[in-house]
Parts: sequence; structure tokens; C-alpha cells
Amino acid sequence: MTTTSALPKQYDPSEVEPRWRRFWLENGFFHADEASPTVPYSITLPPPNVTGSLHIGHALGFTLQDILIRWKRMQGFNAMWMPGIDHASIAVHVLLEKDLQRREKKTRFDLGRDEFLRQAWAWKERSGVRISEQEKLMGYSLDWPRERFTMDERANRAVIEAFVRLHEEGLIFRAKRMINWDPVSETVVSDLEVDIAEENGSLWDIRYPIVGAPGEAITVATTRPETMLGDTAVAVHAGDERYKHLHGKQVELPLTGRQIPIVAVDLMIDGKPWPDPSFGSGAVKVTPAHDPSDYEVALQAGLPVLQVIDAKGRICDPAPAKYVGMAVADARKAVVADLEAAGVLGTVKDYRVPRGRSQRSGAVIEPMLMEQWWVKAAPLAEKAIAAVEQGKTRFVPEHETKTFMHWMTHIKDWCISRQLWWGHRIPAWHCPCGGITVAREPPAACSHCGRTELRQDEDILDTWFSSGLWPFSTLGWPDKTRELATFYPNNVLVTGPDILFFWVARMMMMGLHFLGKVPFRTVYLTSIITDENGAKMSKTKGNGIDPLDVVFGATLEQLVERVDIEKPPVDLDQLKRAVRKNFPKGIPAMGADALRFAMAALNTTLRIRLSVDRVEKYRNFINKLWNASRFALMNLDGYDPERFEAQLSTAAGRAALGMPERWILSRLQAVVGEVDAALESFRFNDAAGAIFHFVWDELCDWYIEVAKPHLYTGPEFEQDAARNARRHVVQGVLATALETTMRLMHPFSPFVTEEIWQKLPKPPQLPGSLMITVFPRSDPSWTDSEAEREMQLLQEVAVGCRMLKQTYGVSPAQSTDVELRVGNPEQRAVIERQLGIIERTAKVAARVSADIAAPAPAGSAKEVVGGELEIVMPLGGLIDIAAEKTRIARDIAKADKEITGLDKKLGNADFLARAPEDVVAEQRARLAEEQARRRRLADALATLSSEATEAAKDGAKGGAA
RNA sequence: AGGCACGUAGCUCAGUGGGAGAGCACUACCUUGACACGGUAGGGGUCCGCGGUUCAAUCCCGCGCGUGCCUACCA
Repeated sequence: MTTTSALPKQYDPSEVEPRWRRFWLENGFFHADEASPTVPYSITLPPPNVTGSLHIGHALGFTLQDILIRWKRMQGFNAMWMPGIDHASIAVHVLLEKDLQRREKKTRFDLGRDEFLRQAWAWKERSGVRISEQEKLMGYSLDWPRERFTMDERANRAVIEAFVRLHEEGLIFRAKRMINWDPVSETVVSDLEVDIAEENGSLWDIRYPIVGAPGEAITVATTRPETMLGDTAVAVHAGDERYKHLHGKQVELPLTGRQIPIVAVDLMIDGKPWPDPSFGSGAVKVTPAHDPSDYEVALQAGLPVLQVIDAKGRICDPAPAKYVGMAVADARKAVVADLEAAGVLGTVKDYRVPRGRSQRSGAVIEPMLMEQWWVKAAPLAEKAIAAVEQGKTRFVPEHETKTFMHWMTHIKDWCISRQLWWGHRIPAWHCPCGGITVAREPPAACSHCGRTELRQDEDILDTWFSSGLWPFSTLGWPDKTRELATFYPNNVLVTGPDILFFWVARMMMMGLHFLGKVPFRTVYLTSIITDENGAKMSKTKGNGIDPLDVVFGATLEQLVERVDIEKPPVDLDQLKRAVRKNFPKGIPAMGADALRFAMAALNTTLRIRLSVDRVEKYRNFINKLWNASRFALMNLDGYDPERFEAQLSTAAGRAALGMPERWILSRLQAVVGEVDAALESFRFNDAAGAIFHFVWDELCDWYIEVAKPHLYTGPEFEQDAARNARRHVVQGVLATALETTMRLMHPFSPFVTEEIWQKLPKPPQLPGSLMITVFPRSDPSWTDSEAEREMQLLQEVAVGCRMLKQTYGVSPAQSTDVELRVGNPEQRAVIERQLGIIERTAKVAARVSADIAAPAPAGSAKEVVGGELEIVMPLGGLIDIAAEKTRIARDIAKADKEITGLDKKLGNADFLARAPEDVVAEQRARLAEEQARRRRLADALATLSSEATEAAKDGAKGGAA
């Protein structure tokens, strides 16, 4: 008769999720009002790059943020979660240029700046929409009307303001320094954007002949022979006796006809002597234009700087004409061949060479000397260091503080100009007079000479420059807005440790500099997700898990087809094989709730090795929750929430609750406390684990089972007033426990909890959506340690009964007689009172007796639950005496081990004297309990032995068995 | 090379100065009126090694071995 009985047996997220998503958005529940008088709680979403779609790492970080935001919103905070998207300058460049190369065999220079930017904007529109759609599908409660883009008008204004102010303050300047050049993207990149790894290479020895000393030469070693074309000196350590006689002499630089000096140097670079006399020959070639160390030497020794590699990574002019125009790799071969021909090449050996590559383009980085724009980092870092030292911002996990501080205290100036197009163009204008005018608006005239023929700097800013302003540029800075006053600083930043320096450090520096306040109180750093083998997930490896595939499911064919569509820059067939191997069965649809719950539950301080079946566990959990609710809804007819609420509001009404009811409500309030405390300290996995355990192991496995007989209806019960009253109480407790669980779990899995909550009967005057109800509060008045003790006893007895039944092959469906011998009168009273629970959950017909010492009937199995409690199951002749003896003997052995340990401890005078009293008492109690249990076991074994003897006699009497 | 983590059941990982835990996997049984995306029971661990502190160490400290991450301009 009830419509609820039509609930499907399996939870179907595809039917449920869209309804609530629409409902929440249409009602504007995600929006926070900056003028609200309630206490603000704010988080800024780390804006995803417009390079494509969200990956599983986003799903992790964003889910944790949504859990915090939904939790705080339900606690009554004015919770604001700022959405946005990042223009990701160089990442978009690499992407678009690869595409351009593949489709039209063109570079961005063939297209020109305007057309390239037009395409970039078109890309941004497509990708941006896709990203926000994905965020909505995951149920993230972002404050959508506030959504921002790092290159929208207001962000642009903030960027220009910040640049101009820092320039005015002397914290942004232009200087010619050694930089990292990416010859593929043709731009400078910052130190952080270079990945250094050891690659296979060679170490070449070259002999440079000494001028005026025929036959004499000095040997230098190098991993980059082609740079010798730009050498301007050979350096030896000043204290190196071997070369003292050569100080100030000249060598003839092979292949070039140039003469360069041998200079004595006594330098410390990074705390190490340079050159190191113990390495190789102790002499080094000096190429100031293309090596950072060499440049430092040149500065000190006043050596000339000769640039022989150009922006495209080709040998250029001052080098001999023969090599000009050659790519570095080709030049290397030519130079080596020529050196060999000239007879100056020494030994060549295989060598592991540390090689820097551009993180984005993969190009081998060329160190070069170039004029760029820089941010003076040290003064900014000082403030950030002080703020962290003063605890204004703290890191979770705490150990990340050290990483942050180490980098901050060793910080180097930040190169912020890029020779790219997609980004914020630097607000600086060059005049033919050589002067540079930095201004908020295009200036009419040069600030130095007054001339009007100015041209704007071609360079754009590092993408992280605008990101660094994000926590306040999104709130209206540089204007003094209400939003800024309300939501800055943010309460928390949640992001991955991989962008601690790129982003977190920059936001700290910028926020403190421009607003005088830290941008966030807490930085929570998430795990890193890898595949199940610990390898980073990546499209080019075919091991990546797309969060939406987990939500909606994908067949293997779909996964493989996608390889063709996305065309990553690798062997497609090989990639398809990898996909087939990694996802042989495709990915089943799990729904957003399951993925979200999994993210919270799996997040630990270590990396997460994610696999599809690890998420499946939580899909099953969501289904379990669904079915528990389904059961409740099928049995809640006639339930009156108001009447039940009235009953709970009186002491007498509460006292009338049955023990299992008091137990589950006690457990419920405990788990509420656990979840709240765990979230308070960002232990998402503990919070999720507590909910999981409560729902599955307590609510489903015990309470619902115990409740069943009280809920079932039948004509025979209609006139039974006491039973009907009891039924109503059980309905009320079940409904209440579920309703509270939905509120508790809502931040983790919003869709299924909203769906169930909406269906549950509950008192009127509640809000129209679960997401704006009140988060449960732990209420210690519901703690009932007596009920918890009693329930635990019943569980132990029931488990013991089940064990005996299973051991002796009694069908679970078949009820069996058992005798519960309980020596302890209190325990006996509990068991007698609640016998029905044992009988129902273990499917036994139980009789309780006090006489624990009486011999058990022959042929019965026995389980000793404690020193004063045993379960006797008569089995007639069915008992396998030998097996039973083995089982009991093993229990005795365990008890003996335990007793020996405790005896030893309690016999130790130092322990008795020094250990706290309660510990000593506890150990004594354990010993007594264990000894009593051992006696029971020994008795049982003795009985079995005599039975065995009897049986043997019987067998002998009756002839062959 | 330095810094920081981590080493617990076959696998992935929780955990605590005083009785070793979960999920998956494994074994056996069960279509019991919420759920087979389920239920019940079971097997399985010198808590990496060696020292130290302590009445007591899987937990705290030191050393060693192994793994991972980050930082780093050794030709």
C-alpha cells in the first residue's frame, strides 16, 4: 500500500543525482551572502587549468573542500566556496601549439599573435564550460554566481595594480641574469618549471693546448662539448698545486682560433669549493653565457660573456661560421668529430648527466643570459615566514611546514616574464630613449624623455603571478569591497603538495604584502593519487581514472575509443593495450556519492593507490545504506514523528525506550562526536570510517536485525496495544537514527542522503532540503554505557552460538537448542531479559541456567565465552569429539600464553611499584578472567576425554563401527 | 648530495607506551520477509633489522637496510 515499497533493490544514482542537483541550484542553496550577519567560512577553489577536463586529483581535493563547506554550512556558518578557472598560460600554449603542429604543421608564429589569442579564447570557452559542468555533476556546492576567470576584467585589473605597485616599491625590476630557456616554446621559465633528472650522456675530456708551451695542454671535462665554442676561460682552483705554474697563462681554444686565459678561482658555490680539485682533472672550461656556475665565475673574474646559442636552441654568430645555425644536438656531434680530428679529444666515458627539462614542453632547458622581469622575493618571503612562525597560517599535515619554510628561507628572485602570448601582458612601455614606463593605463608619453612613440612590452606574466593574487582578486581587490571584508582571509586552502611553492607560497607572499593579512588560516595538503602500482596517473600511460567514468561507468570499448579521440602524443596502439590491461572490464557506474565517499575514506597522509575495486567497496556501502533505508521505509507505516518527538522530550518517555534502542542511540551520538572531531582536525578518513562502521556494523548488522520482530505486522498483532506501542518506539528510533545519519553523512555523499532524507517521515518545520538542515551535534545525555555493555554481552553470546552451529554444520536456517550457563547473576539477568535478541540473531532456542559447574550432557559442544559464561549445544551423537578437543585445546593454549604473560608482569615488583594503579588493577582483572576461562575450558576438555573413553567402550561393545 | 615521509595479515592501508585492526583477496556454509553491490563463520602477522630509554616498546630515541616524495648549477 505504501509507495515507498516501490524503491528499487539497487540504488540508482543516475536517476537520483540529476534531480537533487537541479533542486539545489534552482534554490540557490550554494550561494553565500557577503552581507549576512552569520559567521563566515570561506574556501577558494584552486582554479583548474583550462587545459581540459578534471582528473581524479581534482576530484579528491574538491571533494574534501565540499565536505568542509557543506559541514560548516550545516553548522550555521555563512559558507562560501569560490569557483574559478585558471588560464594556465604555458600549459595552453603547449597544447594549442602541438595541435597546430599536428593539424596544419604551423607554429604560433605562423598564426600571429591575434589569431593565436582568438583560438586560445575559443579553447577557453569550451574547456571552461566542461569543467564547471563536471564540478556540478560531482555535486560540489560552489557559489556559482561568483565564478571567476584569471583573465577576466576584474582579475586583469588586480594583476596590473599588483604589478605597478610592486614596481613602484622596487620589488619588480628588470635585469639581465642567467635564466632557463625553453627552446621549444621559446620562452623563459622559472626554476620551479624545470624538472631535473639524470639522463644517460657522456663525459668528454678535451685538451686545450697551452700557448707558448708546445706539447703542453690542460685537460678539461665536459658533458656539453658544443659549448666550448663559447668558452672564455679555463678555471682551476687557486689552491690546486698542480696548476700553480699555469696561472695567468693562455690556452688556445680549439676550433675557434681564440686564446683564453687560465684563471685561478677560489669560490664556494652552494657550500662546496669550486672548481673541485678532486673531480676529474680539477680544471674546468668556463662558458659564462650558457652555464650558471660559469656565469658566476665570469662575474667574479671579469671574464667576457659570449653567447653562442640562440633562442631557438641553435648555434649563433660569435661561434665559427661552420657551426652557426646547427641545432645544439647536431653541433655536439660536429664539434666532437672536429676535436677528434684536431687530436685534442681525450677519453670519452658514459656518464649520468643531470639534465633540466621544461615541465610543460619537455624541451631540454638551455641556461641563457637574458634580460627579464623579476620579483624580488626575499622581502616578500620574510613576511610569509614570520606569519607561519607566529601561527597565523598552519599546515596540515604539520610536517609540511618544514618544507614550506625551507623553500621560503632559501628563496631566489622570481622570473615573471614569459615570451608567450596567452596571459597578462606586462604593463610596461618602451621608448626609443631606452626608458621604460610602467603604468596602469597605456601612457601618452615616455616618463623619462616625454616622447610619444612608445610600444608595449611584448612579454606576458608567469601564469602564477595572477594565481598568487587569486584569494583576494576574486573578492574585488584592489577595491575595498564587502566581499573582501567578509571572506578574506579564507579559513582553509585545500590543495596538492605539488603546488606548495608554485601557488601556496606566492599567495602567502602576495596576500601579506597587499592586504597585510595571510590569505588563509590553514593549508590542508591532500594525498597524491597514483595507480595501484604507485605510478602517477597520466593520459599518456593509459592508467588514468577519469572521475566521470567512475560516476557514470564506461565500457572497455568506450575507454579504448577515447584514445583515438584525444590523440595523446604517444603510440596509440600501445596506449590502447595499456588501457585494456588496466581496465579489462571497463569501469562500472558507481555514482558521485560513492566516488566522493571513497575519496574521503582513502585520503591519508600517504599517496592513494587508487583502483576501480577500491571505489567499488564504497559503491556497495552506498547501496547498503540505501537498502537499510528501504527496509525502514517499508516498515514505517503508521509512524507519527511528532508523537515520537514528544515522547523523547520527557524523561519518562526516554526511560521507556528498550535497551537496543538506548544502545543504538548511544552509538549514534558517539559516532556524531567522532565525525565532528575528525573533521575538525581534517581527518577525513577517520570521519568516513566512523560513519561506515556505524551504518554497516552497528545499525545494519545489529539494530535492524533486532528491530525486525517488533516491526513486522500481521493480523494477529492488530489488537495488541503493548506491541503496537513498542512498534512505534522502534519505528521512531529507526527513523531518527537514519535521519541523523543522513545529516551526518550528507557532506560526504550529498545525493543519496538527500534522496533518503526527503523520503523519511520526520517532524514538520524542517527546511526543504537536507543540505540546509543542522549538522548533528553530539549529545552526551544519550550516552548509555549500561546499554552498550549489555549489548556487547549479547553480541558475544550470539556470535558464540553461531560459531558452534557452523562448526557442527547446523544449517543457519535451522533453530537449535542451546543452554546458556551464566554464573554471574547480573549477566544472567541481562541475558534472561533479552533472550529474544540472542535467539533471533543466532537462530537458537535458548535456555538459561545458573549452574555453570554441572556436567554437560554427553555429546554436547561447548563454547566458553568468559570465566562465568558458557554455551552448551547438545548434539547427541553428532559431535566430533576429536575435532572438539583440538578446538578447545587451542583455546587453552591461547589462554595459557595470556596467563603466562600477565603472571610475569604482575610478579614484577617494579611493575607493581611504578605502573599506575588503574593499569595494575586492569591487569589483575584480566588475569582473573583469563584464569576462570581457562578452568572452564579445562573442564570441557576433561569431559570430552571421558566421553571419548566411553565412546571407545561403546564402540568395543557394539563391535565394528 | 641534502631534507621530509614511510616500512604492521597475500595486497592496500588504519592504529596505539600496558590485551595486534579494517577493506580486498582466500576457505567453508547460507537464495532467512532491506540488501548476493548481501549474510555467517574461519585461516593468516618475529608490527623491516640491531641497539637504547622505560616497570612495560609495534608505538619514544639512535644506527642500519629498503621504499617514496621534495629540494639541488658538481664540470
